[in-house]
Amino acid sequence: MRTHTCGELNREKVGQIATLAGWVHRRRDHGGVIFIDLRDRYGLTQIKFNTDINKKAWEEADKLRSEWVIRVTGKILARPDNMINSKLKTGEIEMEVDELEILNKSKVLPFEIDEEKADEVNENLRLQYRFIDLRRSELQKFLELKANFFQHLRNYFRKQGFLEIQTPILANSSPEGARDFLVPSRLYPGKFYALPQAPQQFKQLLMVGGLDKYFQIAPCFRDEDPRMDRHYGEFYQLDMEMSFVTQEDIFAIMEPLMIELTEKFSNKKVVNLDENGRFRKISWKDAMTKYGVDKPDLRFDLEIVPISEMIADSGFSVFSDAIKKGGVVHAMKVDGGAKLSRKEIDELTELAKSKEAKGLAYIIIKDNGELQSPIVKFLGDDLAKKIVEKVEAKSGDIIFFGADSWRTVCASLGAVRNECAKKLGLKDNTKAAWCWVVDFPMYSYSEIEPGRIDFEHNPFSMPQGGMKTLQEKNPLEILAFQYDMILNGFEASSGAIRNHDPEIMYKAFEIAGYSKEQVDARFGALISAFQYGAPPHGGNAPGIDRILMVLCDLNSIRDIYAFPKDGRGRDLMMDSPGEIQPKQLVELGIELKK
RNA sequence: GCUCUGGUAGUUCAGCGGUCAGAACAAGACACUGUCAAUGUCUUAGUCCGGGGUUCAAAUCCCUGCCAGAGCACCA
Repeated sequence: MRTHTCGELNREKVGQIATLAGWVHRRRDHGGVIFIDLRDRYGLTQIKFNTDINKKAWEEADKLRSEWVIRVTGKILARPDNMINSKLKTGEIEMEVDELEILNKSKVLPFEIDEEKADEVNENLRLQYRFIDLRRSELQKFLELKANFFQHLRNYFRKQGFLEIQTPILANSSPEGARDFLVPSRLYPGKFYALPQAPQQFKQLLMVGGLDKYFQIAPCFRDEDPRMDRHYGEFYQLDMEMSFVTQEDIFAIMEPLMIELTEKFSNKKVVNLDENGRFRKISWKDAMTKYGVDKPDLRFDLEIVPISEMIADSGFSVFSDAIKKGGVVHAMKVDGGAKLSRKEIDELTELAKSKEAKGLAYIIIKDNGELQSPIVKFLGDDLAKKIVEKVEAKSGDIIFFGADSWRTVCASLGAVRNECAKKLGLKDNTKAAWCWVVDFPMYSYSEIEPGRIDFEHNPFSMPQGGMKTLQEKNPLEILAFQYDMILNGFEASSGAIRNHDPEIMYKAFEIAGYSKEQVDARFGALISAFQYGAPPHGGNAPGIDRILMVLCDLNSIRDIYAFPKDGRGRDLMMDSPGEIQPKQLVELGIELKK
């Protein structure tokens, strides 16, 4: 049907007869001569109709409108030297059309296909007509990049002996975690499948089955409200699991891949590796203290420093009271932060308060070295100076303080740190800072039921020290072999060395308040499997969509998908979720509440 | 469920108590033989999100509903 695409004709093809097919991108009608930019996935080619040369084709071309689909045959001509368009790959040539066939017409589009205006057009309108929006080269290029990205992942793991194995989509409801998507069973009325939130249990069962190196580009389903970095309903994880490994073995597999992906698929430079070229490893506790979050953005410094000891018996009751109540005082120096306006400091204070801090004390070091602060008069000059020395602040800096329980101080200063970096332009998009956060606590106090001990992260993780620790240590002090992979302040992946021992499993759940019977009921297959020779194993599951979004600096997670859901979980193009036939409900034994 | 912001032509927006609601782009017509976001002239295009209220007068102010975006709760 066509001999070439619209992106490949060049000076070398001059004189040849070619056939192209595509969409009328733009039309420039000069009366006796009409130029049309013909567009397909590969580019634009200028085609020309001249009334003197081919009257019939020119008359046909006069009718063409935007987005009509046509096929043209003609001779490739070199453009005159002064008519070369250096913006186009095909800008040195044009086609003199002999024959024009209109393959299909188009209505006037509901919005313009224009790269520069694309971000301005209402996203819902673009989603409703996604098939038109997909004609934009930016989206097409991105889908191509994603296809290459997936291929790279597959090649990498296959080369290292991993098997790509599909786990069920129709699975079981899992009682923990996010809301499930349920699928009613026709054969067993009243019973339901659930779409998997992650293939967690299946991949562990693969390990028990002896498939010691598994990976999958796994669809995961969670019924939780979307966020800017969280697509509604379905998303993809690069799920992987290995047997007979330590945490370090997993890191050694993942790190080179992430560095390759960064170099190959983004314009970012990998920064902040350690002296051996490996990702830095930061314990959860250090990350919380120094950066105020469990997913630190290491593109910039801004470290938070504990100063509880030096401040314990200061005259400033806000600080000393916090410590008396078992809390802490932390300080954060912000280089060049003295230029923050009064209004910006007020905004940061509000931000800190939103994380339950009672306020946000600060000291500004003015250009002449003088300290400007509402709290210096309470601290006394000597102590204030000691603090300035301790955090190594200099003229032009500002120091912020948090005084409260450890968790509150971490959360509030962490939010302030992040916002300061934004305001001071420290979030450099040409950098990719990867790291691991390790040694997550196994348990914490439940946020729903005060006083109750619950799993902090993942109940399937192996507690560090095994059974002995579970029996002897304060649960709140037990660490897990649990690690998150972080990229520029985003949680790129979560993983763990798993608990593969049924006895340790029962014990771990017992501490969180689950009886043996409850564990059997909820994780029956897994716990049963562990009694038949389960190998030690571990893995992780990077969120592919989120990594691509960060690597490619996309504004929205929706740009990753060919057919995304909107901000309310709907597909505006297909109009889903939709109504179903009453007959279907009858078959399923379901009656809708009126 | 909560907080903030918004809803005016096909699209993106301006107008923020006072004549018939405007611009740009898109669309249509005409002109034009070298443009490449062609150009020039003309034309078409509106339930100012719905409902209620205040006022001599409401797109504009107030109340209410609906819709959307961002954030939060949520996401083992």
